[in-house]
Order: sequence, then structure tokens, then C-alpha cells
Amino acid sequence: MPRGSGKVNLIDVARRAGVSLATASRVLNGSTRSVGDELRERVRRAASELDYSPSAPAQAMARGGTDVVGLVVPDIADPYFSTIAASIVRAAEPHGLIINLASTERRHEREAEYVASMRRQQARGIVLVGSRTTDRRQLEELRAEIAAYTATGGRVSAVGQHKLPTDTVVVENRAAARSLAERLLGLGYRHFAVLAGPTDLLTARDRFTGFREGLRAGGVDLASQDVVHGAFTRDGGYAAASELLDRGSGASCVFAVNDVMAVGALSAFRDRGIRLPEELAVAGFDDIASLRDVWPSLTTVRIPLERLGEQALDFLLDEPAQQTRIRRFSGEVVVRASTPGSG
Amino acid sequence: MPRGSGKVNLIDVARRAGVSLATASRVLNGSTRSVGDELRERVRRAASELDYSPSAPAQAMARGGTDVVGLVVPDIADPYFSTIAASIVRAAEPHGLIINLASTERRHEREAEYVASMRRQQARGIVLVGSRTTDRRQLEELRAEIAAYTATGGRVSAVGQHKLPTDTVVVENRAAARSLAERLLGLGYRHFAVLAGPTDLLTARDRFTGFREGLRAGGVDLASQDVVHGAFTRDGGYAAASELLDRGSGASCVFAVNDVMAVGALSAFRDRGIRLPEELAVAGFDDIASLRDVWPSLTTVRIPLERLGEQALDFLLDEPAQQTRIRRFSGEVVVRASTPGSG
DNA sequence: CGAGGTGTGGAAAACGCTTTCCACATGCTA
DNA sequence: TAGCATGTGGAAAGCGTTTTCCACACCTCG
Repeated sequence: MPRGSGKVNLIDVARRAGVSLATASRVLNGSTRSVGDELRERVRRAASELDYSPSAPAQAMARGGTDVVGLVVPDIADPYFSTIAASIVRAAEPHGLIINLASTERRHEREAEYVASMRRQQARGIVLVGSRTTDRRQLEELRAEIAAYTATGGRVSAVGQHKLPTDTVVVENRAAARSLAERLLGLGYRHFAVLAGPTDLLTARDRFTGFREGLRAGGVDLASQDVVHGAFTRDGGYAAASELLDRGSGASCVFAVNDVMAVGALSAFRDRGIRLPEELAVAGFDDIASLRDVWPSLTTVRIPLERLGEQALDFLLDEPAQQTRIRRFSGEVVVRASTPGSG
Repeated sequence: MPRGSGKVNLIDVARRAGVSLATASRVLNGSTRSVGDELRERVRRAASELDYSPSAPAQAMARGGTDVVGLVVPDIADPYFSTIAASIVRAAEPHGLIINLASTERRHEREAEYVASMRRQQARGIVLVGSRTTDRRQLEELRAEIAAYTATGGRVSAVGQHKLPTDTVVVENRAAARSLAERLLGLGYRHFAVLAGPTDLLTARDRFTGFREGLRAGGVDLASQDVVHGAFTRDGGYAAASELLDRGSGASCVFAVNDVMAVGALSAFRDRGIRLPEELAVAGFDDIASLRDVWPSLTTVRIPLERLGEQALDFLLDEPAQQTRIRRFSGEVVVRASTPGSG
């Protein structure tokens, strides 16, 4: 194995096998065109002897397309997003796709920038996760940015290279939050508080709205002082929970619109000497696997995180589809120790 | 803004600006060569009017190199790896680097495969995280696979495009584990058990070895029945903890070689009705941020996860460096509620 | 035995850029 | 005024592939 041989290209392989460039190419990329057994074997051997590795950029040029899929997330360290990312990576592998990862660090206004970067890479498609871009105007800009293709602000958006509309994969947050509210009412709670997350994030809004609807349906109202907004993070949850306490909320059950916040709230409550779950019940949303071991274990809404990524990729790989497609996944309430009931 | 104009290339821009291809290129990539103000402006306008976006593959061809950095991790959904990944992504951004993410799904034998894939992409460098490849023989193979460049089995390895040796970034696991042991002895514990993780993972072995050394130095031995191996995951921790109980270990303090396992163990113990931390103390390693809210909060070893990624990238971006470089980070013991002491 | 496949190999164009190499004005200096 | 740097623009040669388009045998059928 010739070490330090630098870059070896197809020409080198062809020369060593004593064939033309065309023949070498045909052998190595399993073209439809048949090549004689003799030459085929010679090329194969030459390639392996030279430790030949085709250049992806060159192939991209010649073929007019790459095997790259862009993945843009708000924060890859957040377990919610890393779980989705994992599912996308897993789904991409069998198709031989390469994943280009970018993180906006929750500066959602930079989404367009990263989408543009993926476009430069000639990505076959782009999966936008947890986009905060829900505003019509911003959407238009994003659309302009990625030229003939489109993006939207759903939970997970797939921007295909060949379709104008953007397919989106969403979780039925509102309906699930409603179910959660009903379930908690069923457990006997009557006085609720909500750690509602950021106001401009559709996902957070939907969960909040659904939850309130569920309570209303059960004849329970949510006082505005029992609702506190904040960042969609662990620290955001901690801060919001503290704020709630400072306001002197008398709630017996607190709903955090995602698990990460719920877990931060758990710590805030504990730091204030509140005994959990006896004195205060807590519920979350997402059912993040790596958070299942907190105590008290979180009552939450399980959503099929692994499926979200798969579905987004399926959309990307599917043919054109002139229609904007949308796939909705429903959530399932899971009651655990953090809401012992009869609050 | 001409929508649906398909691919617009430099030639289109040049034509519209009424200049040559060369001039257009010079203007747009801020070449050293100066271009007249008049033409410069015309090209700029043409490019923006056409919404021109250069093709990265084409640039890679012409420039003979990409801005891609390959990142290979065992499992992006594991908070340990996602934290490191986040730090790499963050460090890459200011340099305009694109991250190609691949996950081996903990099938470490496939590392070489992914490294090869990154090579095809003409990656400027490769960062191998949590490689299990410690064996000399495997190392040689990997080295062959990535041609003139090298990889090693340290914690985080950086495979530069231009250097033969592989730089590596490691955590001083052994020393830190020793400190942890000493600290726990100081808290009064005398009978320990260890959830030691996989036997073939250097990181796990070092932590185990260091811990045992620390105990020995304090005159305490570890009975072989108090050591159980298993997967480096949450479920691995749960299983190992259960096994420990089944064996009837009388340990008063359990050390899990990483936080993820520790957290699984917490649940296993709780499921068996053991009161934590009163009846049994638990310690972990890593100080994973998203796991800081578990109860009882974990005594663990904090390691500068964010720095690991940064350092790996620094190595990659640095010039050749014929010597293999190695950067060691030390860990810091953090005592929390899971080891109340005087066990 | 000639016309028309068919199977196989090579030459060369194309993909979209960057970057040498040239050419041509200008404005200086001697 | 000849002789040169210097500044600016274009033509064209790559970069490493894929993929037409041709060419040539060799077969088969009428």
C-alpha cells in the first residue's frame, strides 16, 4: 500500500490498469454499461492497490448533485434536538447520505444564513429543526434566500432541492397538551401554573394554548399571574419556576411546556425547600429519554422523536411532489411520579 | 429576484455585468488582485440581482480543498457526545467550517468506514470522538484507511489533512478517578462497588483503574464481585446496578464510570426500593449538564467538555506539525447530594 | 456475402469555479 | 522620447469526475 502517495485519482488508476479513463470510471461506479471481465478485474485491482478514493466534490460536479443533506438545529446539545438529529443521522445512513450539521445556537434570526450555507454545499435537501420562523414575512425572506425552494416554520421542515413547497413534520402539540390538561384534572388538580416558554415559538404557544383549552373544557381557568414565559431551556425553566414562587402562586400543579424546563423547575422548587411531588406536582412535555431518571419521574407527553427525523428524510428523498406535504404525529400522555394526584 | 431561475452560475453573473469570468470571480472572492470600482460594483449588483450562490463543490475542485471537517461520534443522542459535538460546531462556525456529522451507533468497528467517507468528502480534517480503537493493530488499519494520515484511539482525535501523526485531546481520567476515590474515602465510605463500563473502552478502563488505585492508596480493596462491566449507556448502568444488587453486594457507595450510567443506576436502586442517598451513595463521572437536575444530585468529576472540542479544532487548523501533539485536560471532583458521607 | 445490430473500448465535452499567463494602457523615470 | 514598472482586464488551463458520442469488432440474419 503506497503510503504518502498523496492524492491518487482516476487517471492514475486507469493508467495503472492500462485502460482509458472512461473504462475505469465505468467499472468503479457500477455503471450500466458492461465492461469486459479482463479489464474490469484489472481496474478493480489497480484501484485497490492504489487505495483509490473518489473525490466527492468532483463527483458532485460531474453528476450535478451531491449526497449531502443539511441539518439545521437550534442547539445540538439540547437532548430534544440531539435525539431528533440522531434519528436523522440514522435514517440517512442506509441511503449513503452525508449530514451537514449546523447549529444556530438559538439565534433563530440566523436560520436563513445557515440555509444559504447548505445551499452553497449543493445540499440535496435541508432539514430545519425547531425553526422559530413562523412569521409570514420571515418565511418569505427565507424562501427568497433559498431561491426556488421553500422553508417553513413547522417543527421539522424539509426543504427539498426539487420541490417548491416545503414539506413539514409536526407534532400535534395542541391536542396533546389538551389531553394532558384533562388527565391532570382527572387526577384531582384544580389550581395550575404554566411555565410557557418563549412567546414567539409556535411549539411553545401551541402547547400552552392546548393546555389552557383543556383546562377550560374542565371548567378551570388559568390566572395570568400563574403563567410565566421564558427561555425554552433548563435555565429558563429554573428561572420561570423561581419567578412563579416569587409571585406567590398557589398552584398545586405546574406544567412546563417541555421536559428540559420541567427538570430545571424541579431543581428550583427543591432549592426552595418544596417537597416533591407531595407539595407540588410537575408535568412536562416531550418525554426525553435521558431525562427519564429524574426524581420524581416526570409526567409528560411522549412524542415520537425518532419518527420525526425519519419522516423528514422520507419527504426529502421522495420525488418532487408539487403539493406541500405535512405529516402530523400525535403525542401520548404518560403519567408518572411527579403528579401523584388528588392535588 | 428571478425566481425559479434554476442554477445561476458565475458565467451568468459575468455576462450580466458585462465582464469576463475572471473578473467576476476576482470581485466575488475578495482576491488580492484589484478590480476597478466601476466593474466591481457592476459585478456585485449582478450577483445580488441574480441571487448568485457559488457552488462549494466547484470551489473545492478549483481550490483543491474544502472547508469541511468530519466529525465521527459513537452516538449523537448521548449527552456526553452531543455536548462535545456542540463545542466543535461552535468552534467551527467563526472559521466558516462546515461540519460533516457521522455516528457509528456505537458499532466502533465501523469507524474506519466513516473516516473513509470523510476522506471522500475531501474533509480538511477529521475529529474522531470517543473512539474505541485503542488496539495497535486496529490503529494501523485505520491509518491505512485514511491514507497518509493517522488516527488514534484517544478520547478525541483530530486527523489533519496535512500531518501524518494524529493529534489527540484527552482527559486525565485516571488521575481524576483517583482523586474521586480519595475524596469518597475522606467522606467515610469504605465499601465500594464499581459499574465499570465496557472492558474494551480505554476511557472506561482508565477511570476504573484510577479509582481502584485511589482506593488502594487509602488501604481499601475492591472485591471482584463488586465490579460489574456493561454498556456505557443509561441502560447499561441500570443493568449493571441491578446485577450488583443481585450479587448481594454490601457496598455503601457505588461509582459508575460515567454520569449516564450513574443515572441509570439511580433508577435501578430506586426501583429496588433503596432509599437514596441515605442507604446507598452513588458517584458518577463527566458532570453532564443536562443531568445535573437528577435527585440526589450526582457527585461526579467535572471535565471541560466544551474545551475538548475547541482544542481538537485548534489542532486541526494549526499548521502541519510533524510531531504528534497531545493536550491533556484534568477533571475536578464535585461533591453533591448523592454522597452525603460517613457511609 | 452484405446490411444491420450488439457488445465493448476510447476521446472528449461538460460540470462551475480559481488562477496563471498575457495583453494592453497608463504614468513614471532617465 | 525611449524604456519600464504598474494597474487592470480577459483567455484559457486546470481541478477529478461522469457521460455522451464515435469507432471498431464481431455476429446474425436474409
